[in-house]
Amino acid sequence: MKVIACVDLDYFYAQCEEVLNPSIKDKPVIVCMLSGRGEEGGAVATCNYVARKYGVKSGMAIARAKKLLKGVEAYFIPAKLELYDEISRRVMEIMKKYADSFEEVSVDEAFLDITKLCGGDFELGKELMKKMKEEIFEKERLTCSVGISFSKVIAKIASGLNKPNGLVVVKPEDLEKVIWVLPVDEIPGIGPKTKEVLNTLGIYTIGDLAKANILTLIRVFGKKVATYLKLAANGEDKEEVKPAEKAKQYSRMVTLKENTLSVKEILPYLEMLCKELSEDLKLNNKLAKGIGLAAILEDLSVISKSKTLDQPTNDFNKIFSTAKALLPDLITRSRKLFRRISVRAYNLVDISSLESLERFANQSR
DNA sequence: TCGCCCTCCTC
DNA sequence: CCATGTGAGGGCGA
Repeated sequence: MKVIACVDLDYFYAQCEEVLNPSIKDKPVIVCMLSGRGEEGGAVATCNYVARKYGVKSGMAIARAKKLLKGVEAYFIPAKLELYDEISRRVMEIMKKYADSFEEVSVDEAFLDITKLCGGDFELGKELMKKMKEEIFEKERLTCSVGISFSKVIAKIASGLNKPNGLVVVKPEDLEKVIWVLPVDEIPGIGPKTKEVLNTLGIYTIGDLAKANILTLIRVFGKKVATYLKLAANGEDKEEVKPAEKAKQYSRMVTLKENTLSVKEILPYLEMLCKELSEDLKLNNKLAKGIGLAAILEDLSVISKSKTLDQPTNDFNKIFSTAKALLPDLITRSRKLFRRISVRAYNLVDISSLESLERFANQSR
């Protein structure tokens, strides 16, 4: 049986800020993504547990967080994404030493297959992860929450059971007692919509889901999702811990200074996004065969339009002219003003593989 | 297969 | 009366 750990750095951005300035630790710390709309336009990226006591949450409008913290000494800090990336990179290097195989999921989360390192013994696995937590804290002053179990999905759920600074082991014999009692939306991939549908089927806990009729699930969710749900609830996902695959798309998004439907006002934003996207592609040695444009409207609904190109490209002018050509149709279709706009590059191909193809073509001539 | 929409994922 | 930014993946109609 495998032994897999899921490691989640606690309230990551905000904890980085605490490390940077330990004197703020006992006060609410809120890391903000600013939109440029006025002083407080934007959302909460994450916040420390002191702020959470006041009801502040990820995704919340900054203005609302400020209301909740009125009269309280609190620290609202604009996100320093490059700094968090750098800290994350260093922590990941430490974690790798404690794993047979390693999978970085995001800036603050990773899976570790530790089966061989602990000889398949959950208790030894726990000791190993305890050591790793200590080293991360010694070197970076950061805490994390770790879940250990026999599959990725259960390790992930376990990591959330004792936050922050937790270390939870779920052995196979603990599955029913510890996991099946939890609500279904503790399973990654089950959000508000899926939970609502499951509830109408009388399925409330992960245990309910584990025992649910697979044919009913297939009828409601389709085969792919139904199979995942059923396996996940039983902790039987066969997912390997392996290096993350390369991105399949890149996108850039911006909030407009003011809601508008005017091409003239939108174009400068579009140009900037296409410029950034072109840079992203070049940095990663990629060409895109597809370019997409999406508008987020006043009511936060989304409309989009995309186009497949004849030739894959990373050229700014080509990307910009394609995006520009998609814009009028979006504007015509929209009955509401645009609030945000995004450009996406997809159907990516490696430049290196393309070059070897060209060499091959040239040689054969 | 393409294009569009929906759902979810965190921070 | 306010709601960021990035990316994955599925369903579905044409």
